[in-house]
Amino acid sequence: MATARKADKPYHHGDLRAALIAAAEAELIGKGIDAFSLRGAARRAGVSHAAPAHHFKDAMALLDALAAAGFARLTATMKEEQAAAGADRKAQLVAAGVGYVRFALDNPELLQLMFGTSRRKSDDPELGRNADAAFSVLVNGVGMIRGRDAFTGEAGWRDVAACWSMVHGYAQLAIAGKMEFVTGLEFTRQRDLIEDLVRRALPEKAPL
Amino acid sequence: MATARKADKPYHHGDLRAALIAAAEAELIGKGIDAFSLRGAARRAGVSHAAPAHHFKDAMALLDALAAAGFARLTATMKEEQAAAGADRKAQLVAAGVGYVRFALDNPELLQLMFGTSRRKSDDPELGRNADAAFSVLVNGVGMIRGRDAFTGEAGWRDVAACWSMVHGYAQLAIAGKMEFVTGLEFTRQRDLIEDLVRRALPEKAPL
DNA sequence: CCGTAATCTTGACGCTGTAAAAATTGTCGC
DNA sequence: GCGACAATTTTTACAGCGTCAAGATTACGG
Repeated sequence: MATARKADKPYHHGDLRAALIAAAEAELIGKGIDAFSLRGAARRAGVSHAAPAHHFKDAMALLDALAAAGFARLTATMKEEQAAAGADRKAQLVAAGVGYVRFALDNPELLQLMFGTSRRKSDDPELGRNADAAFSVLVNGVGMIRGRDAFTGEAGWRDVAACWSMVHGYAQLAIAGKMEFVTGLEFTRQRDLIEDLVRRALPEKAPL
Repeated sequence: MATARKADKPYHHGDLRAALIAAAEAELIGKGIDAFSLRGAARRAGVSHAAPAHHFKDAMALLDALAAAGFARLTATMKEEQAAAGADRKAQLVAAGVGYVRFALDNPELLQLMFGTSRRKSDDPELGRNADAAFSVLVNGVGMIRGRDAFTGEAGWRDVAACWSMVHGYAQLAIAGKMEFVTGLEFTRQRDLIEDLVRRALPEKAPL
C-alpha cells in the first residue's frame, strides 16, 4: 500500500512507461534536445538508470514514443482551432494552419523532435499512425475546398504541399528566432500574420 | 620542410582550423547530427582528440563555424540560381527560392545544423553575418518587386516572411521525407513544384 | 503457498566532452 | 646561430552518457 495503485497495468512502479514519457518531455524541455539524456529522464521518474530498458528498447524508442504523443496533441490542437472557427471551408483550413503554428510555438522542443531526424529512428508504428492523422487534417481541409475529385490530378496535392510548407516553415523559423523582423512589427498580431500566410498558400482559384 | 607550408597562418599543422571545419562536415554527413562527435572530427583531421580546443572553445563553437560556412554556401547557391534565371523581377525571387531548396536538399545535415537549435550556441559573429547575408538575398528580391518604399509598411516584411516560410518549410519537410506524396507524383518535376510554391508566396498584387 | 516470470537495481564497459599538465615546435630578439 | 618565449599539440585524467549482463525484488498463476 506504500504506492497507491492508480491503474491495473503496472507491476512495480505504477505505470512506469507513461511516467517515463512524461519525464522525457520534462527532460527535453528542461535541458534541450542535445543535452537530453536517458539517465536524466529515469532520474526524473525516480527509477534507476537502467529501468527504462524494459519498456523502451533504447533511448530513441522512448523519444519516438514522445514524438507520437506530440503528433496526437498537434492533431488535437488543429481540430480545436477548427471547432472555434467559422464554418467557411477556407476558414477551416486556415484554422488548421493556425493550430499547427500555435502548437509549434507552445512546444518548440517537441516540434524539433517530431520533425527532426535527430535522436530518433522513427520505426514506431504508433508514431507513423499519429503523424498520418495530423497530416490528414490538412488533406481534408484542402479536400473540402476542392471538392469531389480534389486529388485526382496533382493540383490538390500541390495545395497540400503549399499549405503545409508555409505553416511548417513559419513555425520552424519562428522557433529558431528568425521571424522577429515581422513579429516585432508594432501593430502586427501574430494570428493575423499566420492567417495571411496560410491564405497565400491555399488555392484561390480552387473551385474554378 | 616536411609539411609544405600553404599559408602563413599555421604553426604546426598547416591550417588545422580549416581542416577541422572540413572534417566536421565529413563527420556530420557521415554519422548524422546526433552521432557527431568532436573526437571523431579530430580523428578525421589526423590530430589528437584535444587538439581542437585551441582553435574552438568547445564542440559547439566548431559547429557554429561550420554553420557559418553553410550560410555562405547557401547565399552563393541562391545567387548562382539567380544568375542563370531571366531578368524578370519575379523570376529573380523565384530563382532565389529554388536555390534555397536546392542547397537544402543537397546538404540536408548542414541545413539541420544551420537552422536547428541543436548542438550550437550561435554566438559566433561570423555566423550572424553570413546568416544576415543569406537573408538579404530574399529581402532584396522582395524589394525589387515592391520597388521604392517596399519596407515602409509591414506588407513588404510579410512578403519576406511568406517567401522564406514557404521555401524553408518545403525544404525541411522534404528532408524529413514528408513530401513524397507530391514528389512521388508521376510527372511532377521538382523544380516546377518549387517555382509554383514560391509564386504562391510572393505578392501578386504587389506593384498595385 | 511456491515457482516462475516480469520488473527494477547494481555494476561494468567503451564512448563522449572538457580541463590540466607535459611535450613539441615555430618565432623573434640578440 | 641560438636561447627564451609563445603557440600548438599530445598525454592523462575525470565525470557523464547509453547499453549490456547479472543479481535482487516483487507480482501473479498454478
